[in-house]
Formats: sequence, structure tokens, C-alpha cells
Amino acid sequence: MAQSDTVDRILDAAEELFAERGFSETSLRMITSKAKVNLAAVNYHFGSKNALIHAVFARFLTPFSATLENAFNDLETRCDGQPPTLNQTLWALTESAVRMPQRNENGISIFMRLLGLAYTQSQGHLRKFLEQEYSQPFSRFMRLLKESTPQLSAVDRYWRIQFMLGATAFTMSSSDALRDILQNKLGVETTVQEIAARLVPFLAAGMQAEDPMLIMPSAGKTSVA
Amino acid sequence: MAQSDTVDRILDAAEELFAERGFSETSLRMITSKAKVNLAAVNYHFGSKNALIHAVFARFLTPFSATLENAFNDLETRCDGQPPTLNQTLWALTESAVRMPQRNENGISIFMRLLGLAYTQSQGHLRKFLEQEYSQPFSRFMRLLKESTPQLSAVDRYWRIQFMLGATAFTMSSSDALRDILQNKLGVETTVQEIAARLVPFLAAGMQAEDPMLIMPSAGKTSVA
DNA sequence: CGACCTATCAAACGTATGTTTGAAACAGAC
DNA sequence: GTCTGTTTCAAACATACGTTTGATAGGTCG
Repeated sequence: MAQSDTVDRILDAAEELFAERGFSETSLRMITSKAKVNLAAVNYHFGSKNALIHAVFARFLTPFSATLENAFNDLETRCDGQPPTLNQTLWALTESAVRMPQRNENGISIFMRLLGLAYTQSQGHLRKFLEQEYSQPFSRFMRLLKESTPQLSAVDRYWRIQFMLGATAFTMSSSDALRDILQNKLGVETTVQEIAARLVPFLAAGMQAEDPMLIMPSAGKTSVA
Repeated sequence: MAQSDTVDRILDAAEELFAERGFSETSLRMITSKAKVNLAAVNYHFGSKNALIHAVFARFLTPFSATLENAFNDLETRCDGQPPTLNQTLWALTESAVRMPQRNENGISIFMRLLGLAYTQSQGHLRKFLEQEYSQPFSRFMRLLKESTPQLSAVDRYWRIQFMLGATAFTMSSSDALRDILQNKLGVETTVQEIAARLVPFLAAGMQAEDPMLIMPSAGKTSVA
């Protein structure tokens, strides 16, 4: 066949291993042996390990950013000029992620973990690649968030967005492990959708908290709203 | 001198480099050349690279966990049998961290980033080490959190704690980079204390959000609070 | 002084990494 | 069948890593 499935087998294996162990801790030999392809195949098809990392992200991110654009379009036409509510904005993103066609049942959580790693591990080339390729939907989401939280100052909004990102990336990145723990400790089953349904209200409440500087640290009793 | 300053020079250099680049991405040769000591000194004084990582954490974490125990003692005597409020619990932790004596002006942010990396990078040995050595203050903090949020079901509390952890670890793990971005974009200087002062209210509000299951995803308009 | 323990150093060791090579296998077109 | 371009493969390459070695100094105590 002209384009064998070698490329996809490599991408599948790489995606899983990167998510499990991080980028530096995953060697090409691990990937190629898991994918059952020759070691040289990675450099032949992708050129380098870094390029493979980019390809793993691109395979998910390109269709996802298209889905996201549609969701944002829908949201804006539905709002008809009015700024969307914070919940609407967050759900537009969440539903796009949850509804993406997945290669397997863990597709979302694997990719969430990869996104978290991309942010956390200081891989300069990756950040540059993501900024270059996918800045548009990101900027648009930021703009919607801004419209959804007009009461916040730019600085407050900036930090709270980081907090949201953190809670999301972190939770999703380890949601498999967390689900297992919950299953064992409390005997409760949990789907990714349910986690999202718990996460979004948490984020919305955090974003809309009282002005942070009103509540200061001290030995006295401070209470929230 | 009996105990030269080689040990501390190594610890200082390692701490900084680990925080900047992560554990796997930092080689012993980088550390020893930054510390201006011989390569073999690390294995001589610490035994292995992993042991050096543990030592870096222990140097900060041991005095910190003592400070934390005191803060929790203070809090419990101040509450006099009553369960503490969520804000009190969160601030007990935050103030202990902020008030720790620091080796240099970036001491806290460096160490926050290290803690974030410890959680994020899947270094099995590190997690085992931390669980073994510092499980007590961690468990105590969890117990206080439970008392501070009696209104939450066990499952809700479980997930929301994960969300808090995520927002904190993630923000702290990249706080230097984030501060730089903010500095460039908005021309605002930010201290770790200010980040904490913004984070705590965010977390408290999220923890005390409405029952998550009341707000469901749909195409319709949903609003919070 | 000489014995002894500790600390430092340059050099080497074995291993694992990402990448490259050159030949072999395979495909489709003529 | 033969040619042509693509894909696979085993092997090697150069480099970087964590760790070990054995020699050399420096200090302390009898």
C-alpha cells in the first residue's frame, strides 16, 4: 500500500507512551517496539523525535480546533450579539472536547494529559509549535472568556484562567487513575462526562469569586461570601 | 573543613536547574558545572541522582512540614473544637508556605515549581519518597478539609479536592513562566504571595459551588448561582 | 613523622539515546 | 520481466548519560 499503517501505529504508540511517561522519558525504541515497527521508521516518516511529538498533537488538535470553531460560531449566533454567559463559554469548550470522535475509550483523557504535559514540561519546541499552529481558536476562547467575565480586571482574569487551566489539565490528565481510586475507595463509577459536569461548575464558581484582594491572610477569621 | 560547602552548592544548583528544566532534562554534569564542583561529588555525597532529588525536597520539606504542623495546631486551638472554615484551612497552608524562611528571593516559587513537577512528572521514586516521609501533614490537611466542607458528599469533595490540587500544582509548576508572560503582556509585577492571595479565594469559591449535578450541559442557556 | 579518614579530581566504564546508513523487500507502471 | 520509487530492516554511528575507579591531596590525632 502507498501509505502503510506504520505512521498510525507509531502515532498510536507514541501518544499512549508520551501520556504515560512524558516526552523525555519515552524513547523511540519504546515507541517502535510497542508499535511493532522498525526503529528507523520514526525518522523515516517523521524526520525526528520532536517532529513526531508535533504530529501526535496535530492529529488530535487539528480536527478539534475545527470542531471548536463551529461550537463558538453556534454560540455567538445563539447569543445574537449579547456576550455569552461564563457557563455557556465553558460548556462550548467542554462539549467540543467530549464529543470529539475518539480513537479509543480513553482518547480524551490521554489527550488531556498530553496537553497538561505540553504546558508543564518545558519543551520549548512544543510550545512554539502549538502557538504557531493553534493560536486562533485559543485566542477566540480567551476573547469569549473576557466577554463572559466583564467584572474581572485583566490581571484577575489572567490568573483565574490559569487556575482553570490547571484544574482541568491536571484532573483530566490523571482522570484514569483518579477514577480507579474513587472506584476502589467509594465504589463509585465515573465517566469523563460526569467529571466534566463536576468540573465546570467548580471553575465557574472560582472565576466568579469575590474580588480576591478583599480577602486577606491573617490570623483572624475570614469567611467567603 | 569537615563538611565542606560542596553539598550545599550542589543542592542549590540542583534545586534551581530542576525547577527550570525538570528532572530528566537536567544532567548531573549541568548541576556540577553550575555548582563548580567535580562530577563525582554528587555520587560521593548523595549516592545517586535520585537520592539528590530526594535531598533537594527534604531540605525544604522537612522544616516546612514542621511549620505546617504548628500552623494546624494553632488553627485547632483557635477553633476550640469547632471545625475550621474552609478559608482558615486553606490559609493555614498558604501562610505556612509563604512565611517559610527562604534561601533567596525566589525560594518559594522555585520550590512551588518543584512540587508541581513532583506531581506532574511521573517520577515513581519521588512520589514514593514523598508519601513515605511526609504523609502525616498531608493526611492532616485532608482531614481538616473534610471538616471544613461538611456540606459536600464524599464524592463531590473528592473531585473538588482534585480540582484544587490541579489548579495549585499546575499554576505553581509554571508560575515563573506565567509571571514573565504577565510582565510582558500587561506590564505587571507579581509576587508569589499575590498569586496565593488570588488562588485561595478561587479555590474556596470552587469548593463551595452549588451542587454540581443541578447544572447540566445542554444547548439551552444555563446560568450559575 | 606516619597512620588514617575524608574529600576532591581526571579519567574511564557501561549503557541508552536519537539518528544515519546501505542493502533488501515491495509496489505499481510500462 | 524490468525498471522506478517507496518502504522496511538490521546494523552501526556518535553522543550523552549516570556511575565507578584509583590516584591525589588535606586535615586530624596518636
